[in-house]
Amino acid sequence: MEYQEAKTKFVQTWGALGSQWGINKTMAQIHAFLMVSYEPASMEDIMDELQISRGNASMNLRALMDWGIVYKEYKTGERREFFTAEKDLDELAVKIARERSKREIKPALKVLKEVSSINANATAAERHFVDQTTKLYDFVLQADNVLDKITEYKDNWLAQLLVKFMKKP
Amino acid sequence: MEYQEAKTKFVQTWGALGSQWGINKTMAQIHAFLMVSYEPASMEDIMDELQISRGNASMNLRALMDWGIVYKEYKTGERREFFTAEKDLDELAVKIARERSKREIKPALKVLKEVSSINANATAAERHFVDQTTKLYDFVLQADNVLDKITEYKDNWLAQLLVKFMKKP
DNA sequence: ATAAACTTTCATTTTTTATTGAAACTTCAA
DNA sequence: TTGAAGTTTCAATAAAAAATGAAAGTTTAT
Repeated sequence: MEYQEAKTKFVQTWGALGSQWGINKTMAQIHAFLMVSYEPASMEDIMDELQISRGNASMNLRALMDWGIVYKEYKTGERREFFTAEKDLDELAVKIARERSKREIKPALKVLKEVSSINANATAAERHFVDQTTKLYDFVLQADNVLDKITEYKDNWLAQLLVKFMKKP
Repeated sequence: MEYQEAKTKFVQTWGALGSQWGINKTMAQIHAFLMVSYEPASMEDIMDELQISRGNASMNLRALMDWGIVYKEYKTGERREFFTAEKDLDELAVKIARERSKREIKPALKVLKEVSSINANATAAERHFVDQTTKLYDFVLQADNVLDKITEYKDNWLAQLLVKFMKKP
């Protein structure tokens, strides 16, 4: 396999992985492309490489910048905007974790709290509902706290975590 | 809010959360419904509660059983099949982690290994590609190993993890 | 062996999500 | 201030994913 083929394969695979985890395929592909681009890429570059429209490129670049994992760059003497991806993987993971927590987990927690706080213990079914949703709330809250902790460590949290887990408790 | 309303809200929220993470909405809803059901539910129960067709219910129950997080039950003297969800949250997390690793991460790792192993270091761009994909391979491999470790601990891995993270390194 | 009770399958339809592309907008240089 | 070079927006369209429902398939009791 030579370079171009490998690059395409990588971009496609990263796109597929993204969409399995609820991230728009093109968004993941653009990110993949920028991750392995040696130099900042223009919108044209991206459109050409991924065979997508200008609108699509624009919207997904905007989304990636909202996530804080792609940056705009300006080259002196160039009118066009260029883009680069966050290439530090720890930093990348932290930012993704932070955004998903904010956008998805926090709102879900709010609802879990609400529904687990209802006043209903007349029947066994009602008690079971409150019990289960309370447990779920605690669990998700704890998982979310772990994400928060991860964002505090930043550098090499994953390696640290692995080491800690390797040690028998 | 009373019981029925809370139950519906919970099921809807869990469904939405699922689809944001790449899990079919109905699949997540069925799981949510079974999680808070005090008694095993029949396919009819599920169809009624979620207002879905028989085919949809059948296919998603099958998928949930493939994931190992929903079980069939038989009641003596009853012809129909009944279903229950895995209710232990640690066990649930372990099974989801295991399946996603097997289905999505392992195949992605294989591709990452392939593309990072190409013989291409003629240009700076090529060297950058190999370097980045190699780093990504290592990172994803390590993350996947953490998932594996989690599945070994089973009981309360999350609480343990939180404790370990709370301690300054 | 039959048929009622129930489940599964899958071609078709519906719904949801993503993409396009052209018009509107912005910025900069002359 | 004009227009060229570039970017963004969003209504319309296309693509992908999910849901339906009826026919085929199973299972069990008689």
